[in-house]
Amino acid sequence: MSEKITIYDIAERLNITAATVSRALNNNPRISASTRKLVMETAVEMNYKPNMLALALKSGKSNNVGVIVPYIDRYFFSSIIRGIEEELYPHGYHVIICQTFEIETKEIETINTLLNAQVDGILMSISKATIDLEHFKGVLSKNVPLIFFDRKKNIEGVSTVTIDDFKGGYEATKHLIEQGCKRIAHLSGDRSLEIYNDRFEGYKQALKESNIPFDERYVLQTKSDIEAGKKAIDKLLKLKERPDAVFSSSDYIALGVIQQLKAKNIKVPEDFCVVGFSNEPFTKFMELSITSVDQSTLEMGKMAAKVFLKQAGGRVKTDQKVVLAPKLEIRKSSSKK
Amino acid sequence: MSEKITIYDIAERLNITAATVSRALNNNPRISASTRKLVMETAVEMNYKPNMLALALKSGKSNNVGVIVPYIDRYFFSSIIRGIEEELYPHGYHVIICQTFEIETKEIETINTLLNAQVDGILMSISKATIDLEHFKGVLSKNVPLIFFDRKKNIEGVSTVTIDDFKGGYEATKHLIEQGCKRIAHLSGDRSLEIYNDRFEGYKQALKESNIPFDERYVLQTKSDIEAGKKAIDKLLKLKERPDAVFSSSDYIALGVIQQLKAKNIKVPEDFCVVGFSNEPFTKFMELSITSVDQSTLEMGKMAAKVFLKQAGGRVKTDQKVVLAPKLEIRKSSSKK
DNA sequence: TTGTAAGCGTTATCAC
DNA sequence: GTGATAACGCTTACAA
Repeated sequence: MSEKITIYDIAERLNITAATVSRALNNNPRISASTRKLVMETAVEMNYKPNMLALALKSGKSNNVGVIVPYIDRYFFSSIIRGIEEELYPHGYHVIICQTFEIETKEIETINTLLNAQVDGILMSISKATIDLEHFKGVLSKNVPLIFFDRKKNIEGVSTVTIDDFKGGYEATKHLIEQGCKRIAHLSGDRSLEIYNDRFEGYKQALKESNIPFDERYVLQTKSDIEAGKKAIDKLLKLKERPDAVFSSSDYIALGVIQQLKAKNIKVPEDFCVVGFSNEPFTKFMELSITSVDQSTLEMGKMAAKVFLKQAGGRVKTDQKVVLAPKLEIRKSSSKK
Repeated sequence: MSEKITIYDIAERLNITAATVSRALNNNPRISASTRKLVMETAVEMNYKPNMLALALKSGKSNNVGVIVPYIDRYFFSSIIRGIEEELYPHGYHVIICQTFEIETKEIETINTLLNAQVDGILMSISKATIDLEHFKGVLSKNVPLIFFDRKKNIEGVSTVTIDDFKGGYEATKHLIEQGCKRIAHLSGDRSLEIYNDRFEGYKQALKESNIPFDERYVLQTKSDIEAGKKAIDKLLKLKERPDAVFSSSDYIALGVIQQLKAKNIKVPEDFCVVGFSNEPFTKFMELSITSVDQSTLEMGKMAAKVFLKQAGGRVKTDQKVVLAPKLEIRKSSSKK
């Protein structure tokens, strides 16, 4: 039932004013050592805790940052958030999480309520459905640091922390070529998202360097789930010149592909190699573990947080573009020898 | 660069006072329709957004709730958080997430900073390491609703949302008995946590009902990861009377068990059945899919949020204890026929 | 070194 | 129906 005690309560007890208490508590230089000591002790004794809301109103800083992701229960996102939280907590920031469910209107609305709540920054991965970019301008015009992680759109003033998706696609494809695969298909999400397009470009580059002709029929854009993977591989297998490998921009697609291949008695990796993307936990648990491109999500989260801290600290005025290196985790689904 | 505009700006523009603007905006009955209309329109035109921090300071309500979990990147927790967020967002609450990493001091500290931040409630799963319960009293004494999900300690005034762990353990074990298993081992986490103890009690009850003698050598307490599972099964296999099944209180332990059994050429499920707990996503993706007890995490999160809303709305004064039903998902690792 | 008073953006309690 | 004014808890010129 403990009543909230304020600096006024301390002041009253000591027969001084709240201002003095405030100064003592904040280590203001011009205050006598004796009163400071007295105030400090009394504060502890009375179990004083500063009201952060009052502080926030006064300073305009809420010490909260908003983190927006499509779904929080996807490992990819939750591990990034873990990184953000780990990095920001020691600096006194709290992390507010919001989900867009890949809906643009939800994204816009969420950004607005976060802005109303006076967050000190917004770290987010934009929704797949987002086309209009006006709402981001709104954030910038309020001088609230805006940082995109993973899914990026090029907007002046917005910092980004991404992995080198081109390189990820390139290395995955090159690996398949090295395994002796000749007709490598590529399954990607909607390529209007930069990440998917970059992986696609990396894929093409790898083919080109090895003088393997690019064949459009081997490239499909689909949803990023198991069912979509199954459907896609069905389609590919109907081609007269069947592919002998798939580089997928999603681990779920890769899993669907593998399950379907198994159902059709096509041996992985002997007759068909598969590489996914994201290094979701399940890829390494599978009996037939799945080769995948790791996106170092924890680090991505920490880096996004660091970028925010720099901007919030005013140490940097311009936006920053951080690109992390992807790491190919080679596992059974693509290891022939 | 847009300056923040307040009700004073609107008032000035319309030559009325801020109080009137406030009333108009809040649909206060005693205000003329005309001024209300005027104020509303001007607010939109000037793009007025209320400052939630000011509101929060005034009302003492931050419209934030704190959610504390050991790790946010475990699917079990992230999906609960998803449920909480989905339920609370429409009610205007934001979700602040914090991690304890299973460290008691971190838990205490986190609760305190959350309390300082004036959260309107705390929803949490307590750390495994937590022994002392004093910090929870602190929350209650401030009249901040406190809700435990999954991991519970019995504290007066604290609401809990859990699944019926006893029933989960009971059904898992009964299922194994029905599969013809005779010597069922049980691997659990530290049973000083109620959830683990309840599952253990359910296990014993199922054995008892089927007149299978309880054998202490078949019960081990371990960490909840793959390596621990491997070690545990190694130990069990050294017994003269080897078990022919394992009910594990963790999917990761179950996975370790299965991997090790495979390494030793013991066939699952033909010669050895395995059941896990939590229904982690990977359990159904495996080629040898794992039978597991689903804890309906999304629902658990939503329910925790609902309990909070009831308490926050003052509709309920006493604590609530909600128990959800577990659901056994039978898969290959335990399906003999 | 300390006290006084204004202000952060609202809402609520009086008056008129 | 609308206007003053105080209050939420804190910081910070400006005085003293």
